[in-house]
Amino acid sequence: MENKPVKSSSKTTPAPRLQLDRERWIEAAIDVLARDGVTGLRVESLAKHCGVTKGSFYWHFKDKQALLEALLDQWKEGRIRDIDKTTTVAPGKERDQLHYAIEVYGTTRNRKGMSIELAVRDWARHDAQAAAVVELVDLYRLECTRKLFVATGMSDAEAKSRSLLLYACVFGLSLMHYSGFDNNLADLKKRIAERIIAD
Amino acid sequence: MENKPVKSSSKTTPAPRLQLDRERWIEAAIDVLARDGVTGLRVESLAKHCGVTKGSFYWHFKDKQALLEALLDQWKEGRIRDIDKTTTVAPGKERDQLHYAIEVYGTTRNRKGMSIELAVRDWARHDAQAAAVVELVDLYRLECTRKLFVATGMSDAEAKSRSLLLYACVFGLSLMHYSGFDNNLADLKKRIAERIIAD
DNA sequence: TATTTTCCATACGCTACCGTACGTTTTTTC
DNA sequence: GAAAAAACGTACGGTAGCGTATGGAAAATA
Repeated sequence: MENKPVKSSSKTTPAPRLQLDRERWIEAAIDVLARDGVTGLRVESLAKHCGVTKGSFYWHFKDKQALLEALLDQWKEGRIRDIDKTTTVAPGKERDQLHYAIEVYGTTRNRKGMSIELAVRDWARHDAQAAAVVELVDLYRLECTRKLFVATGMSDAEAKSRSLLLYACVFGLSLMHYSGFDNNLADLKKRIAERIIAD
Repeated sequence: MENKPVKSSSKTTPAPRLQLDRERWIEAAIDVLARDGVTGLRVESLAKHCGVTKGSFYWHFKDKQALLEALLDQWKEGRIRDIDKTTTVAPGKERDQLHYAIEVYGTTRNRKGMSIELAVRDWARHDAQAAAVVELVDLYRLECTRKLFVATGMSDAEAKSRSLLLYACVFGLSLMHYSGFDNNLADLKKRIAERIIAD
C-alpha cells in the first residue's frame, strides 16, 4: 500500500498505475498549496481540479491528513535534492555558486517554488509536523551553504552567520513588497548579494 | 454610524461606549490573527472569545470583511507610529538605533508583534487590500531606515540596499527554524547585525 | 416612569467541507 | 470470458461557518 511499480502512460504496458495516480494527486495538491496555502487545500475542489470526484481521493488516501503528510514528505525530498544540486560545486567556484543561490530564488521563474516555500512555512506556524520538516530543511540548507562559505576562506563562526544571513535575506525579500522603493532594483540586489558574500 | 465619542471605563461617566466596544472586537481579532492567521479568524469563535455571541458582532460590524478592513487599518496605524518612534533619534545615535531596530524584532517579548506581522504578510499573498497595506508599511519602514543609514555617512544607493537587507533579514529570520544550527546564537546574531550595519 | 435607542441573545437558512457507504465501471488475473 | 481487484461516481450524514431576522435586556432620554 506504499510502494507500487510505476507504469508509463502507454496503453500496452500492463503494470498497475496506482503509484502514478497518487503522485498526480500530490502534484495537484502542491499546485493548490502554492496558490492558496494549506488552508485553501480542499479535498473536493482538488478533486475537481483533477477531473475526478472525492471517491477517487479517498481510495488513494486515508484522509486529508494523509495527503498533507505525503505533501510534506514530497517537499522535503525535493528540497534536499535541490540543495545538493545547488551546493555541490567544483573547488574554486564556491563564491559564484553562492551568488547563484541568492539569485535563483529571486527570479520570477522560481516564483512557484517560493510560493510553496512560504506556504509551507506559514503552515509550520500552526502545525508541528510541518515545523519539523521546515527545521530539517533549514538546517540542511544552512549547513551546505556554510561549507561553501568555509571554502571561500572564512572562519566557521563567520561562515555560519553568513549562511544564516543569506537565507534569511532570501526568504525575507520574498515576504516584502519593496518594488516601489527604488527604480534600479537590480543594483540594489547586487549590492545586497555582495554584502552577504564578499569579505 | 462611524465616529462616536469614547468614554473611560469608569461607571460614573455617562458617555456611550460604542467606540470602545468596537475597539475591543478589533483587539480580540488581532489576538486571533497572531495565533491562527486570517483563515483562523471566525466570527463565532471570536465572539466566544469575547464572551458574547454573533449578535453583538453584527451590530458593530457590517460583516466579516468590515472587521478585516478595520484590522488592516489598525495595524497600519500602529506600525507607522512604531516606525516613527523607532527611527526618530538624536543625531549621532543613528548606528545604535539601527542595532536596536534589528534586536527589537528578534526578542521573545515581541513574538506577538512578529506573529501579527507574518500573519498579515501571508494574508497579503491572497488579498489585494492587505498587500497594499503591507507595501505602504514596507516602503515607510525602508525609507525611515534608509535615512538612518545615510546619517551614518553612506551613499544613498548603499543606504537603500542596507535598509532592504536589514528588514529582509529580520523577517526572514522569523520565518526560519535555525535554533539547532549553533549553540551560540547570540554571537551569530551579533555578527549578522554587524554585517548589515557596519561599513 | 414611559419611550426610544443601544446592545446582545436566539433561532434559522444557507453553503462549504469532511468522511463514509455503497453502487458502478474498468482493469487484472486466473 | 468469468471472477476478483482496482478505481471512480453518487448519495448521505454531520459539522462549521456566514449572515439575517427578530425578540429581549439594558441604558439613555424625555
